[in-house]
Amino acid sequence: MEDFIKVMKALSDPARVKIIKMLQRKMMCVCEIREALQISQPSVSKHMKILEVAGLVEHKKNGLWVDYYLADGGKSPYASSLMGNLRYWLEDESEIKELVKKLSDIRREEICCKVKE
Amino acid sequence: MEDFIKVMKALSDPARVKIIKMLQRKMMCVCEIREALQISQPSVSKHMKILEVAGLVEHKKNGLWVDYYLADGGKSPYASSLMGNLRYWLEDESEIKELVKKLSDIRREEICCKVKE
DNA sequence: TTACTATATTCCGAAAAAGGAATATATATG
DNA sequence: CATATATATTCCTTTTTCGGAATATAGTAA
Repeated sequence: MEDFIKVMKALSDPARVKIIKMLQRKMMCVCEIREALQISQPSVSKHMKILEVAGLVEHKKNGLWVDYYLADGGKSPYASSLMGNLRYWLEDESEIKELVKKLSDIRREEICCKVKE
Repeated sequence: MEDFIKVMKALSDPARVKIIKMLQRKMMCVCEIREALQISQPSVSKHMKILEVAGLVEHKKNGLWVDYYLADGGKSPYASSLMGNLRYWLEDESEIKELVKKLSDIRREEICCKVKE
């Protein structure tokens, strides 16, 4: 029950759903997600933790960056099933389509190293 | 997106998930649900409203009683899909099994009219 | 009509969630 | 070593959610 609730709660927030929809396109680091959603870095980190604990995403360290990507689903059958549905759910939402459109313009090399101006 | 979030939020609460699992067995009125979960009547009514707005349950008036039952799913594809999965998800949870076991002993005629003692 | 009962709604207070600023941590580089 | 940067964590405030008591509403019966 607890695992199920965790997955539902993780997917109860628009920002987290958007993150999932972006990760369906490509692996992303925190600063790329931050740029795409226009929210603070700590907020992104916290969202990623919630998604990871629920079994929806995983991460791999890559130098200073932390790459997040969709989990393979072995961890939670609930997560796995929802992730399957989410591959086509919400694809037609204009909000999502515009977000995805922005994705190709976001490259970490052009964003992260400029944070300090 | 909003409809999707509504379904996820509706299923993010243990009490509401339990209600769904009970309604898989039989149609229930508010006082029966109240008795099964041991929570207040207003709390049940509020949970039912959240479930109904999300497209997960429907209701029909039956005298003084209001019977709640699982929605057919035509209202929300998200609700419909989740409800399909929930027919077998959580079936093995001891918490759910015990709740279901209590169900056969709960009959509205024996409960509702005794509220006032 | 009045009285009764099942349910819904309102109105709180408590608990949880969300967001950002500040801070800590980890890794890379000189 | 010191410095810089990407991310995580802590702390605090605001917002949302949850629960129940009190109240309102709707249907039944006399």
